[in-house]
Amino acid sequence: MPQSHVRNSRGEGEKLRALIVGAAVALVDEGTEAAALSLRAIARKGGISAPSIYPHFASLDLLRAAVVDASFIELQGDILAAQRDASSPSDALLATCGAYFAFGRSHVERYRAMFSPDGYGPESGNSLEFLERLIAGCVAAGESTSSDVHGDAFLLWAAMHGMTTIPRPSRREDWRLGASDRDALFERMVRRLARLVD
Amino acid sequence: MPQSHVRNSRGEGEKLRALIVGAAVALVDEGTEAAALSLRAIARKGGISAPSIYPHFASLDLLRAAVVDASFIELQGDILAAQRDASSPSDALLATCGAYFAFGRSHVERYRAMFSPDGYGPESGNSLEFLERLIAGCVAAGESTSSDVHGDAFLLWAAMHGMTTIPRPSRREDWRLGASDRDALFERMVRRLARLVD
DNA sequence: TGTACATCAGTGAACGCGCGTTCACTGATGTAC
DNA sequence: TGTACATCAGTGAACGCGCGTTCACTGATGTAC
Repeated sequence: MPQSHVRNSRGEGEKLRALIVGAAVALVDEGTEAAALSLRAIARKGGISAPSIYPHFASLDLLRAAVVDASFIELQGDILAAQRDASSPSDALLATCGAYFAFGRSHVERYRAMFSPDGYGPESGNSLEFLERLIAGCVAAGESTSSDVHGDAFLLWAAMHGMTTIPRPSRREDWRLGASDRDALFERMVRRLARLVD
Repeated sequence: MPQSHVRNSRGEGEKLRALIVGAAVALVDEGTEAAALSLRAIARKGGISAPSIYPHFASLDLLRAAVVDASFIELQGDILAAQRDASSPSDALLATCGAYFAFGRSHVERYRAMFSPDGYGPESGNSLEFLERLIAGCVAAGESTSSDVHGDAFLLWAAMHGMTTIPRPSRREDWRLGASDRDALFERMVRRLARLVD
């Protein structure tokens, strides 16, 4: 949407808010660092004028926060969808972690914005408790031998975060792991840190 | 060094190069994101004029690269120092990982710059082979049961990266892990992913 | 031993740019009488 | 049913700022004669 914008009807001014967030999300997904987002670039992307953002977001930071919030909601949706088909507690854990990993890998800059010290969303504390409950479920079902669910949940989250954000080691040919290798390694890591049996 | 700079003597112009890199490193260690570094801010920090940077760095990107290079050298020094006292292969591995973690935790923004997709230093491929050799040493000494040293080295590196960069989950009181907890968890993670015995 | 000169190590002023933000405005549309 | 008016949904021009970069310069110092 590079050019000009058809004015919304009376009472539909809130639609512009969604358009603005969408334009910002699109910019970040195209590679713009969240810290480098500018009002003017977002306005250009959305086909609107820069000042028209102000009625909806009093500052650029609030707009950035809206991008992060929308992304947490999207991630949560992905995770819930992935869990639907799970047939056991360990299946549910693996599906959750896989969805988390896939989200981060397909939305690199947005993921970074969500989990950077600045753009920290309200959901991330919950994510940890979420993981903890999943591992506890595995333990209860005899599918995990974890003796410190609390600590292991943190370990698992931190390790997933690393796997998600680490750039591929591109310098040496033999370290070019294919996407499937990476997925297999990721599952191995989850199993080992959550102490899944098998 | 906020104010003006005493001119170097003839033949000592190269000293300014070190001063510039030092000023840039100081800014990043004070919290400036590497992407947000500016020539003028670096010049102010170094007490010099902005144009005087050009004879030493043709562009801001080359200066950023110099910051990353200097940081990799510093990290390597820390790691070598930590390894000196190691009395066994697994000790060496733990010391190496501990030094890596400590460096990243004390120089948050610099670590991010070193391992972000952009500011990728020449040493990071080596780091991986380095880890691989350490784990292989543990296997040879019967201190690790790893059956895929290559993959486990990657897992370990990725997980360490996550542990190093993840913001603390500050929202819920019960997730406020103290520094010592975090160190203990970190060692647990290394032991588990490198399949150390004991 | 003097002195003219080249070179070195920088500086200060100025340029054009994109930015956040403010301000006065425009034109369509629903509403009161 | 008409019409004046308030409100809504934005726009365009302008401001001051910090930035990267260029340019002509300055003043100290080593060197050739």
